[in-house]
Amino acid sequence: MRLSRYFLPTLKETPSEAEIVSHRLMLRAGMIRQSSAGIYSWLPLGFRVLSKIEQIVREEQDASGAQEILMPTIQPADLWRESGRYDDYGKEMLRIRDRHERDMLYGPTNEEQVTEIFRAHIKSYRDLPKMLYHIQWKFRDEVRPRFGVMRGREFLMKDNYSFDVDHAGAMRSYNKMFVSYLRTFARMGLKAIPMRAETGPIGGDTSHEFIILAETGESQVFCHGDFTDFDPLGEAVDYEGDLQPLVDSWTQLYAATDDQHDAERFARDVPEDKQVVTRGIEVGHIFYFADKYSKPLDAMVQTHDGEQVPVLMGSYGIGVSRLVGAVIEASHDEAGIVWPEPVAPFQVGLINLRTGDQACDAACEDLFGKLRGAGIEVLYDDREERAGAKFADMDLIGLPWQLVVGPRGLESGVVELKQRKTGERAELSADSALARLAG
RNA sequence: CGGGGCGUAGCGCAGUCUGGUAGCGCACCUGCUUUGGGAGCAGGGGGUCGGCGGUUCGAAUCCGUCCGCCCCGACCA
Repeated sequence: MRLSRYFLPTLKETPSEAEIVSHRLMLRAGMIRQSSAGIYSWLPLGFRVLSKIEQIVREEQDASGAQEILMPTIQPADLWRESGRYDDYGKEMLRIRDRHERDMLYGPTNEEQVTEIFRAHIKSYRDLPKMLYHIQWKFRDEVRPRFGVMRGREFLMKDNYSFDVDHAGAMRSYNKMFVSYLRTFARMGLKAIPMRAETGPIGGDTSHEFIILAETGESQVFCHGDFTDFDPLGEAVDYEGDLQPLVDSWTQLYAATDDQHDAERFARDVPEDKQVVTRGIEVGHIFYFADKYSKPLDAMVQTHDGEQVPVLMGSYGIGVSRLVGAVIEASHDEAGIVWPEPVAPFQVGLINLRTGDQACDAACEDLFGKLRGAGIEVLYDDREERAGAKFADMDLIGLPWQLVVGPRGLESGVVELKQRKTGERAELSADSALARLAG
């Protein structure tokens, strides 16, 4: 992509409404545009990141054996009357009436909808287990939306629903998601720690929140320092095998958000030099709630013994749009965003320091073509801007690599390769720069 | 939902108290000079001053009302 043609409205000044760093940087980097409180348009750069994150989530869901579907954003109220949540959910649920005066709602979540799909088609334990997920926009009419996409009213969420005939099977499904989440967040360059959690309006008795450690996070968290050494991507996972030991290894050490925090236990169970007190962002939440929805919605399956039992369910959410903000909270510096490679909107920013100079233009065009030919996503800054402005913009949008081409270097046959994260620079020939980036 | 604040150009703001032809910086357009970390000069474009109503010869400014947005707290992927 040529920057001269790209829609990238970066800002030098910070819009006054933005309080936290990810919100400021997303606005300054031209990633989003606010439509109304808690509702945003995603501009090209932001949309690329959102799509990358969505794709990682999708791949890890698929790997765990879940199947992707797509349910509507608008749901009939009657379904929610069946579960009893139409009245319970309160003002957070956006209620709509269609032209026939039928009560509808913009879905804040999809337990009812997916249970209705399940009950219509699945009647036997032989068809279980099943995990169905979708990645769809949700709307929750929060009292106070804030922090940009970190707590919007409209947000993109991955929600998965598991269906099992017995408790042991349901725990296997729960564990699959538990492990899948660890891998999902790790692939984005995030250290997410599972913490025991309250179940809230979803209900149920088994639940974990996945919390990213970030200085600028929303809530205070307490955990054992050894979590930082854990590597969820260290070995391949067999989702059909026994995941319990792996789950146990992640749940034995102390980890709690402030509302679940037990200061005495923390002091007793965690050695002082291992006590980590920092802030965190909730990016995922998994629940096991058994027959809370299947019972009222009459989603029954027949067991091996011919008995009719309500199917046992869990639900598993990842805040996809929130993750964009969360990654920035976890990875930025004074100059701007520092994207982890897997979620970066482009891998390389190619900077032409002297657009209009024949040698620079030719060298850049050559590199641009070769990089794209090698399948590398590259944003080529071919604008008629001064070097300083180009450096500043490139640092702001945080692409992992900057390939800098200027007249001075070309004279001695070199270009400069800079790593955004470390600031490390290397002068090398165009060919070895290419080799380095393609490798 | 309680408390506070703010709506003036794409962004950041002044002007409001004390009514009198709507301003500044950045961004944008044109030209020239510049060119390795957000250039300089000259010229230029862009505003129903959040909406509606009122007071007044005259309202961004005073009064009323509605709307929107942000921040702090209680709640949430």
